[in-house]
Order: sequence, then C-alpha cells, then structure tokens
Amino acid sequence: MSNTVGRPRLKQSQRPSMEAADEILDAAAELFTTRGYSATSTRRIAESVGLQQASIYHYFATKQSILRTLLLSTVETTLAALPGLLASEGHAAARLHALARFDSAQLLASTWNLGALYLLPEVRGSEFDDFTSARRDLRDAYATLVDEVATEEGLALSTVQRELPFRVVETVISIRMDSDGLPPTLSGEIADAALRALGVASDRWVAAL
Amino acid sequence: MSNTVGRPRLKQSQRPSMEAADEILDAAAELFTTRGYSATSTRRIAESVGLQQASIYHYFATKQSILRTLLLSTVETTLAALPGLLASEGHAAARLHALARFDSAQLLASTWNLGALYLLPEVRGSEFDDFTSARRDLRDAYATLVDEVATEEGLALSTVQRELPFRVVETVISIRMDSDGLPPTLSGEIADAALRALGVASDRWVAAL
DNA sequence: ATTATCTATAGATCTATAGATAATGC
DNA sequence: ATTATCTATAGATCTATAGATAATGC
Repeated sequence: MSNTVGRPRLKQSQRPSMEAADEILDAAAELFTTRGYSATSTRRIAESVGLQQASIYHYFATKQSILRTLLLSTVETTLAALPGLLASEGHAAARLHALARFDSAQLLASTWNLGALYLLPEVRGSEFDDFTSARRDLRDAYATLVDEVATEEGLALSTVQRELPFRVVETVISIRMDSDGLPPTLSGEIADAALRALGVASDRWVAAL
Repeated sequence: MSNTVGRPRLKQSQRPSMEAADEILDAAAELFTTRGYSATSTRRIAESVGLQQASIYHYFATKQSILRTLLLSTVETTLAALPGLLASEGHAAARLHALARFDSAQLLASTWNLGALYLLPEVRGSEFDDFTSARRDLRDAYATLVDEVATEEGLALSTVQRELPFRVVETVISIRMDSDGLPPTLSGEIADAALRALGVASDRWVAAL
C-alpha cells in the first residue's frame, strides 16, 4: 500500500470548512460531553475528523490539552464580560439578573453542551487547576453580587442561599443533558428563577432589561 | 511464593466490618464519584478494598454491574417513599415541598456523593436503561406535582419552570461536589428554594411540616 | 525548510477468564 | 461441595513517539 502514504489531502474531512485544529476541538467537544473524557480515545476523535490517530498529535501535545483548551474557551467569554456587567448602575438585583442571563445564554449557545465538561470527574484533577480557578472567580462574582442584593433588600441569607443563583444557572447544563430542542427564552426564565431563589421580587430588575 | 496462595484470610481489609461485596461497592462509590467510571480500574477498586484485581469478579460479573448496583440503590429509597408522599392531604405545594425535602435529604445522606453518579456520561448508555427509566419516573412525579400546584395557585408555567423544582433539588449534587462540610439544614432550604422557583409563598407549605 | 499527513510500534495499561489452593460446612 | 481467595494470562485496547512521505513556499 505504498501509494497511500503522507499526502496531506487524504484527509476527507467529516467536518469541512474548519481548520483541522478546530475540527479536532469540535469532535472532542461532542465526544467528551456525550461519552466522557476517559471513555473517549484519541483514535475515536481522529476517526470523527477523518484523520489517523497519530495525526491528532500534530495539533495537540496531549489528550489533556484538548480538554484544557475546551474548558478555558467556555469561561473566557463570560469572564471577559464580567467587569462590564458588574459596573452597571442601578439595583444590584438588576446586575445579578444580567449576569445570570448572560451566563445561561452562554451555556445554551454552544453547539455541544460544553457546560457538561465542568461535571467531568477528570476535571477535578490538578492538571486543570487553571480552569478550576477561573471558574471559581465566576462563582465568587455571583457571591459578591448576591451579598450586595442582600444588603440592598435587607435580607439575611444562609450560606446555601448565597450559592443558589449560581447553581440555578448551572441547572441549564442538566436540562440540556436530558432534553433536545430547547426553548429559546430559557436564559431569561433561568435568570428570573435565580433571583426568585433569593425571594427577590421582579420589580427589582425588570427596569434594567 | 507457594505459601501465599488461596487462603481467604490474606485479605487484610482496608474497610473492616463490612461484607466484601459492600466493601467493593463502597470503594467503587468513592472512586466513581471522585475520578469517574472509565478512569477507575477494577485493579484500583480491588486495591482499595485489599483484594487482588481478579477477586472482584467473585462478587460482580462485570465492572458495569458494580455501577448499576450503585445507581439503583440511590433511586430505590426515594421511589419507595413516593406513594406515601403523594398521598398526603392538604395543599399540593406542601406535598411538593415534602418530596423535595426527602429527596435532597437523601442526596445529602450518603457517605459519598452518589448523586454525582447520575452525571457520569457513561450512565447515558443503554446498558443503564433500567436506572434511567427509574429516574425518569421520579422526574415525572415532580412534574405532576408541579402541575397540581400550578392549578391550585392559578399559575401559568412554562416548560422550563415546570422542570425547576426537580433541578433545584439536583443542585445539591454540585454543591456537594464543590464543598466539604455541609450545613445540615440544607435539605430544608433546598426544598424552600424549589418552591420559590415557582413563585409560591411559604404559607402554602409551612403548615405541613 | 516547514507543514500536514501517514504507517508502525513501544510500552503501559485494562477487563475478564482459567484454574489452583485452602477453609468451611455438610 | 461450596466459598473466597489467589496467580497467571489472553486479548484488546490506549497514548504518545519515531520516522517516512509529499506538498507548499522561500
């Protein structure tokens, strides 16, 4: 079979019109979110893209680095939008609502359910510390806003209640896991629910929309 | 080394005072919830119990059957309690609150965060269909109760809102994943939040406690 | 010379089976 | 005879590296 060696154009991409590295990321996103990280072999990813297993390593040094790239890409956008969202005028409730809305829209926007990557047990290992800390920053931003809301509204919140808005937004991940075909209004409803979890009435945020 | 073969009592259990099968389940529960299913080898489970890798197969035919056993054990209790919870008198809101409280208490009670097993991508495979359908039964019970509440309170709920109480209870899983040392009152607060997500005031359920 | 691909493979797993050994209980 | 354990191993992976080949761009 000496006539099938080495030509770049053998590939016959399954996911055309993308750079190879992006095709690999896209295939890995699908497989990692639906089958898991350890259960997905580099061979399976390559096959999905139309490459040989070893060719993956031209673009990524390790399998881990593929997952790391995907993880960081998901927090990037929201973390970049954060200063703007925190700076806005008016009620803290309106800012919290805006953050929850932006964040849940983000979780809904990706082709694959990338939020599900956060739930992969492998991600809790120290190899992904940079992602874990970026995500903790986001969680802290929620907590800070929640405290502002509590002060403004005169609420006494428990440790658990302080966590709830962030967790309610995360709910989008499991909702996506269990159903296909999502209502497009979801991010607004989730943001409402995130505030309702604190017992804050809607007239505190509707003005800001 | 012919003097170290075959004696039952070589084992030197790391988890004494349990039947071997239970020790295996306990070790697997810890490893599956913290490292994942595919990432956990039968060798690692055996080591954790103080057995040789192959000895696991005296108790479980396959690695999958270990996970299946764990999964079914988690829905069992709540599903058994369901008829009783649904039958009680009074407001539907009180029944929904009671279910949410029972369910979240269940998720909090286990030594290991067994709810995290639901989130393992491997569980979505058809090998675990019996578990998946048992869990859908639970989800349906929530949906039915939510509809009763909506009727009683005259609420018009969207598809997403109908899901929220169930999802808010699931929130316990990710809260447990991120923190050690949980407040014991959590299940009550979660149940409150599950109803608040629907916008139902507390005087609809406090009587039932 | 660099880039994108390929084939081949080393070395390290991993699951499950086969078959031996010893203790226990009839 | 049954139960609980062990050792050894088959066969199937899986990740990553080495080194070849061809196209592209200087």
